[in-house]
Amino acid sequence: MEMQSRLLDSTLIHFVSDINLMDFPQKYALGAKQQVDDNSSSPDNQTRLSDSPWSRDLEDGVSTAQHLVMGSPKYYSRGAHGCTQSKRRRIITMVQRQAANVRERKRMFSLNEAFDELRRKVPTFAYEKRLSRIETLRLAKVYISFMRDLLENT
DNA sequence: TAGGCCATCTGGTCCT
DNA sequence: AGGACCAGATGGCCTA
Repeated sequence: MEMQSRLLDSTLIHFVSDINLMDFPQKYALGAKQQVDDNSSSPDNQTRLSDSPWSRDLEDGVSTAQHLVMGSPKYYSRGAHGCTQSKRRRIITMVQRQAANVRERKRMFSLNEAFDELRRKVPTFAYEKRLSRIETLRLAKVYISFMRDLLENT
């Protein structure tokens, strides 16, 4: 049992090293700086993620929108220039547009939370900065293949 | 300064 | 009708 976990540990280290060389060239292999861990309070990450971006809009954005909608401005869904009407034209108010923006920010926020969760699951090895989203996906893919191979060969 | 990454806005489409 | 999801556009920040 302990033997197995030790084996797994060392294999993982090799795995991460391999990934390091394969997918993340010298850019991340420098190792001089401390890794920006997802759990740590990376200013970059934290400010971005915990800023509750939508609350801002709920507070001032919508109120501005409400202000703007007093004049009954309408958004036409096609061609911002609003001249030609397509059959599926959807008319929305400023308030609705603002609300949609807030929902979209919430959606992207939860997407980023999921990415952060995934970052914590895949092994990283002294990268100097946090994995980008595309790097996270690629690493996760390789990691899953690696683990599957490991299971099949034991 | 160019390129990568990301947040945000926006309109289109699909689904309930 | 309205929300969820998606993709394109845009602008800001950071790094080599």
